[in-house]
Amino acid sequence: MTRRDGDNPGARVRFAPSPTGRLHLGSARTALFNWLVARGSGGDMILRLEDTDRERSSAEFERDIMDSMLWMGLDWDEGPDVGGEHGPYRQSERMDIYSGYARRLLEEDRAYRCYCTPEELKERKNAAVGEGRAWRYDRKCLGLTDEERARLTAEGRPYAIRFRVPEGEVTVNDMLRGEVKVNASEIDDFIILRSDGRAGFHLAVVVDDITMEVTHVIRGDDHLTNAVRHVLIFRALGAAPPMFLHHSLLMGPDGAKLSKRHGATSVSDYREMGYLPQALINYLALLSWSPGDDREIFTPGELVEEFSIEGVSAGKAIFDMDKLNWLNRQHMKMLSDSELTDLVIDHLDRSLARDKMEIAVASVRNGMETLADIASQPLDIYVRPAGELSDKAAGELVKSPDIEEALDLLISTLEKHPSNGMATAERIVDDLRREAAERGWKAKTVLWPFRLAVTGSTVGPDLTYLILFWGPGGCADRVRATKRTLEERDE
RNA sequence: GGCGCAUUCGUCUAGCCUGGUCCAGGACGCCGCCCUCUCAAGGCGGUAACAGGGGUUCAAAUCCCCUAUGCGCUACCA
Repeated sequence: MTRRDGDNPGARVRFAPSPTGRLHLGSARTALFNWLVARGSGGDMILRLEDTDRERSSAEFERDIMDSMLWMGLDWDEGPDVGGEHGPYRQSERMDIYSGYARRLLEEDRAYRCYCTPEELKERKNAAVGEGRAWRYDRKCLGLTDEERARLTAEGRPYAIRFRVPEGEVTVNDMLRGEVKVNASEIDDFIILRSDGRAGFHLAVVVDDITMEVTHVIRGDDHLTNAVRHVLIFRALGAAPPMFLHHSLLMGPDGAKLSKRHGATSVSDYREMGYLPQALINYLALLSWSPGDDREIFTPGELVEEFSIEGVSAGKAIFDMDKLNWLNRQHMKMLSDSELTDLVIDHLDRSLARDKMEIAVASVRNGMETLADIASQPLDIYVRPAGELSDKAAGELVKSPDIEEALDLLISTLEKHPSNGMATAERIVDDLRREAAERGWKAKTVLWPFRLAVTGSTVGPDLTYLILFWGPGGCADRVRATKRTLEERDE
């Protein structure tokens, strides 16, 4: 197996969501890519909460993010709950670290105090835009003299700290997109420390990535331009930038960024809708990634084994529910009857014995695309009293050709097979076909009444499962009960 | 507006780096057929794409340039 940069042994990666909402599918995809690289390289996965926006962050969302990740099997080696040597792992708890770095940049003249108020800024910006000029911070406070600065400080005016963007070209080395070059003059002097002393996003990210010894930054394409600012800070701090990988964003069917108006967007939504975590992961991985051949179905373990950064494509990724559904079905097929039963047991009739439950589940499983589909399966037939018929079933029975003889044939054939099992069940159905043929009947003449008489319903699973569930004798009894019901109706 | 990224069937993609084996392969969806006691599932087949224009070359989906379109960034949000 060849190793490439992205698969360096010991890659330290981080997933850094801000807990301002439930774990979004797009974020989950980012987390997945990070996790695959960490696990595939024997490295470390770091979970870092970017909760500097105190108003929008909440503990509830933190919980949802971690629960969702764990549900998907995306675990981490360092994080707010498990700790680690590079903590704390909540940015809100790292504020003094950031201000220390900000002060250092200030002392080294790579940053400067800015006393402009948001109102003044807005005013100047509007003026510029009004004249059709592109607005970029005008560096008003960069030109302040020491006296002016002293006066402003004496007045008690709050100040923010801005990064002084140097001149020259900046290169972001991206594993997916190659060398992205941007002229620093395109970037304005952004704020690294707010006037209330809290770090801005850019400073916090870079300081964290340095101090947490992150080797690979894998995140969404929306950060590609931000990476230019980050490289600038890395340089100013004398640190080597990590490897970057900016993957495409997850879009909705209309090509716009996947959002609430497209319907369900959070991992927990999909969990509730009955999707299997391994199917979700498989699907998310397949969006943008291909093993290079025609394989599409992967277990989480296979994904870790097969995933490689060079198999990731740079283009857009549109979420397609149809394909997710198909994959979910494929992954459900890999489950045993017993495993599947465990997953849907809450929807099953408690009066059923475990072995009966498994037969019932086995009989309807191919009608399911998600676990939630269990609710719409015709399981009621298994708890319906013998001889009870739906109106539709009764109607079908009455108009069925040679019905009397057919029902008797059913009973006699069933009773020829005292033992139970799938092989017996299949044999019984074969016998019925043969008997029907010998009488010059279509198979339907006897098989259709079989279903109707045994289940009292026109819809239900394959006949073999009915035999398996009630046994040949039990089925014969139910046919008899139906005969009685029909006779009573005649009277 | 400026800057950046992207562009192969409706969707996800293989192929592109190392031009010819590609009148472009696979999958989902869709359509049809088969199977069939119901509903499905399954099997088989079909539909459908190199964004446009210029180059380079004997030869371009593959290399270069331009245009178009989409997305992103351009906050004391992250």
